[in-house]
Amino acid sequence: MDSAARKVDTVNMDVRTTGDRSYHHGNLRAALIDTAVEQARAGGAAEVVLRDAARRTGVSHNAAYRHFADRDDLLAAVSERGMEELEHRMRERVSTLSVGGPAELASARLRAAGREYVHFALAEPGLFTTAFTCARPKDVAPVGHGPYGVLTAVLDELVEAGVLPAERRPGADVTCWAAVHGFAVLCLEGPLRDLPDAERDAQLEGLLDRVARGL
Amino acid sequence: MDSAARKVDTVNMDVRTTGDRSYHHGNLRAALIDTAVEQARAGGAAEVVLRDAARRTGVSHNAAYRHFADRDDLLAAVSERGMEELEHRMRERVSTLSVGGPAELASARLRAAGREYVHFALAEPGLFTTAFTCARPKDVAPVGHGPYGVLTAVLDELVEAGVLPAERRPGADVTCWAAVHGFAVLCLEGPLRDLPDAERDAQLEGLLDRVARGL
DNA sequence: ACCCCATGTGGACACCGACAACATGGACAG
DNA sequence: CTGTCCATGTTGTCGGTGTCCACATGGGGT
Repeated sequence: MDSAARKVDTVNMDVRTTGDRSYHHGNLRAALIDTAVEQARAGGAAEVVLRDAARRTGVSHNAAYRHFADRDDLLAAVSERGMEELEHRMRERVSTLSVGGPAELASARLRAAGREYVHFALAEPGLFTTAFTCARPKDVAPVGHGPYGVLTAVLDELVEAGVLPAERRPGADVTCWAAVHGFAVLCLEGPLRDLPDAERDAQLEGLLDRVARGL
Repeated sequence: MDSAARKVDTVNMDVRTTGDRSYHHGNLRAALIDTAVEQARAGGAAEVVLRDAARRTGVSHNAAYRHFADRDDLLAAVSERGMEELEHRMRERVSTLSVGGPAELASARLRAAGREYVHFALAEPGLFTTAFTCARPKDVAPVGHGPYGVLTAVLDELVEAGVLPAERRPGADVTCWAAVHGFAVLCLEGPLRDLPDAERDAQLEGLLDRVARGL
């Protein structure tokens, strides 16, 4: 499968835009993941259907089995994509911040990271839940990468800026992540499901306050 | 369906223990929920299969459709059971606490409630995830009932005991629940999945510390 | 120029959720 | 006591899905 992934880079990418030119698609794996991501966006992991994904990609069922061992394997690829997108949005949000001194900046960044985490979950519920529910056991939390990486970086920054005492640093990441992730999940499928937007935002700000205060 | 639920109480309950006596089961709805809960315990919502549940209950497929509109309807019933069990365990844990004054007691109760929440999730991962993923939109968070009810009661107690300023009370429940729920979810399917037990417990205590401090 | 193997195809099987038509027998009216 | 009615359970069926199998194709390396 590494060879397949590498081939994706070597083969010209316009195969799909020019129409399925021939027997061999040339870029099937990526195309299937695209389709599956779209399915996940539309309705979560349950909506990701192998046969339908193949159909929409213009290829016969079973073609997918040359690129994925399982349906679960495809789901795992979707999960990876979702994680990447979440990480990307968080990095973007955090990096486009420019206020006063390093202390205020670090604090603002922590809040911004948390806010963006929740906003992504609310904006892309299907992709978000799929990302966490269907991750492969192996590539879960390769420390420093993914959303977790963004969080640890911001927290380290907070220590460097002198806002967070170094002895309080261990474990802070888990608390922050848990609070924000829990809030997102409760908003998506829990009792905070149909809270009006304004109220939800207010609750989120309150949560961010308390978490920062408790660090 | 109310009539069916009421009949469960009127009909003698030993039908299942004496063996399926005849054409009419007499207690099918409850029996099917039992079986489905067992399936959910074993492997989460994905493991809950209508036909198999009917089979194991000693009844033909389709019999379930007299008691549940859908597979989703059955899952909702399982969710309800899971919530009840979670609430029960939390209440039990919280009530069997007896330390010093009202302030210490209330604080200890908050921690105990959170700890038990996570322990339930870890002990019954399938039931826990099913309970939250498959809840009916309607009976989600009937304020005062369910796990949420236990939490609000404990927080109110904290205010009465003078530990938590009244002006900080609003929103405290959301933060507490989010933190604990998020931690549970991250332990089940997230990056904290295969953390050794001791480390996990330590992280949980740290989280409880920070949450209490931030309230 | 040739062959080989990665990639895609068509067919088959078991299983599932859902619907429809039919069977059974307990409860209740007369 | 008897006859009927309807809630409950049964068999049959349909479309859809995941997965395995044997086979077809053709581009890249010898």
